[in-house]
Amino acid sequence: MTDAAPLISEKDPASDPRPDLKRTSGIAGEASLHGKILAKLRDYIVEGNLSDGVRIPERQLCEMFGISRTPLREALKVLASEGLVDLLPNRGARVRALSEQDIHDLFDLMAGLEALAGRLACECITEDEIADIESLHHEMYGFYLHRDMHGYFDANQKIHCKIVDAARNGALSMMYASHAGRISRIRYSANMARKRDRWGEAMREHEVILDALRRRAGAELSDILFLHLRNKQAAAIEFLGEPQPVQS
Amino acid sequence: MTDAAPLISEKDPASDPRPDLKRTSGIAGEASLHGKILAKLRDYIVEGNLSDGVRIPERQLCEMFGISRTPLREALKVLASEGLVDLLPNRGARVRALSEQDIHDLFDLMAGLEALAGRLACECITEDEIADIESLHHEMYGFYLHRDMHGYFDANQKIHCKIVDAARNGALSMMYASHAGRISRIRYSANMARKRDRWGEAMREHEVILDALRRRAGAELSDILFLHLRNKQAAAIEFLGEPQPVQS
DNA sequence: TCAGGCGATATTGCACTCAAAAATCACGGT
DNA sequence: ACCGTGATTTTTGAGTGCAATATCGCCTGA
Repeated sequence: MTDAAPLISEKDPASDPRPDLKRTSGIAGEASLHGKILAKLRDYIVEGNLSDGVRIPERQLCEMFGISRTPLREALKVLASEGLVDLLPNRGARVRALSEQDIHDLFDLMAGLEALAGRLACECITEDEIADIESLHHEMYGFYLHRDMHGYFDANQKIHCKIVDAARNGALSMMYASHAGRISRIRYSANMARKRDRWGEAMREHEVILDALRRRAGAELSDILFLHLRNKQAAAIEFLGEPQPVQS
Repeated sequence: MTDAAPLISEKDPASDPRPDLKRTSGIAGEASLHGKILAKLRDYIVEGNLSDGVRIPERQLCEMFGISRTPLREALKVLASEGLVDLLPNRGARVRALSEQDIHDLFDLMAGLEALAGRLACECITEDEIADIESLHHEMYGFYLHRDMHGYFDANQKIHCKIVDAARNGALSMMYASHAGRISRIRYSANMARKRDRWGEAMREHEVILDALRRRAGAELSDILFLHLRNKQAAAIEFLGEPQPVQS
């Protein structure tokens, strides 16, 4: 077992000295210890370093992060409220195992959020923002042609994020971000589904999305985005059903 | 420690003002102390017992609930992640003041969630569930005719909850519940807007909603529900703009 | 008189500690 | 040999204490 715990980076010099009464996106976790732990632990779980359903002794996590149990427990409570871990009374925390149903639900929810984002974005998006998205779209098309999966995925994510940003809705952005992290791993694999033509389909869908966005056709864009995510969902679930190399 | 702390009522079977919104699973807060505090504090804030932006000393809350700071702080962290309070580093917790923009955003988000619920519900709702909703609809119409605001609001909430339930999406239900609590106070006032005909409008919209639901017209229902909530939003914001009795 | 620095006080953040519950293990009975 | 019961150990839940930081009032000087 590791004795020292230099996992905590000590100080952020740019840690927002006086964030007046500004909306600090909910929890003010950027500076305090429990906030850093929260972020670390969330990443740790999202990245899949802890197997599903396995019990996580607090002591072990404490040593791992080099802190005492108090801030860790606070972070765990938050993660539980976010749905990343299950907290059983007197029986500790386990990373929540995502059933196929859960994944299905989460994708549907993301589809709904993106549909909403599209609808709202149409109401207030600027020409510049559209131009931004168009440029990302072409970039993504380039990655598609070169079969650069990573670049494609990255550009794709950026486009969807831009649409959410364009909706100018803080509550939506926050919720979208929190759930995007949760399923990003799975979402990535959607494009790797055995049926390779899914990639081409996605590109075509993006063309339609862009078109609807240009025309500010809110309801229409909403529908398209929903179906786009639904197709991603189908591909992801299909991929998860396939036998894949087990990790570690 | 304090000898008597009767502020915590151990078990109130009938103290749940929102019976159908109770599916806040994820955190196992029903049994442990911090869970009870979390629920109590959330209700306390949602009910508006603490003025916006006012600093809440932990000590005071501890005495109020008769507990020590540790579980209280855990509850505060969760509430912060839910967006009900702001947690400023070393400067304590304040109940988050909802700006008009925030309210606007939250209503839009709820509109998106309900739109999603409608769309999903159309895919899998049973005849029985539709019959349920129809019966609630008629009940609500009765309240409308008798100008029974409270009954109307209650039936209205139940209908929307039933639609969300019919979507059979746990993640959606959870998120809907958590945000419904946050804006329920404001949502209630939407029907009290000076323009009294809003009530009649809402009834007519509900007719259309029911019709689309019967036909399982997902995309259509999605649109209608979105606009329905948008109208509620407009009424609520309008009402909030009117002079109202200042709280305490 | 007002601005700015300084100290006292209060409050927060985190670690530590203790009690209670669960999990594990051992032992004895059938 | 297997299962049930009880003791031990481990782990969680919660209270308390201490250091660090912010808040507030006071004092000094221009």
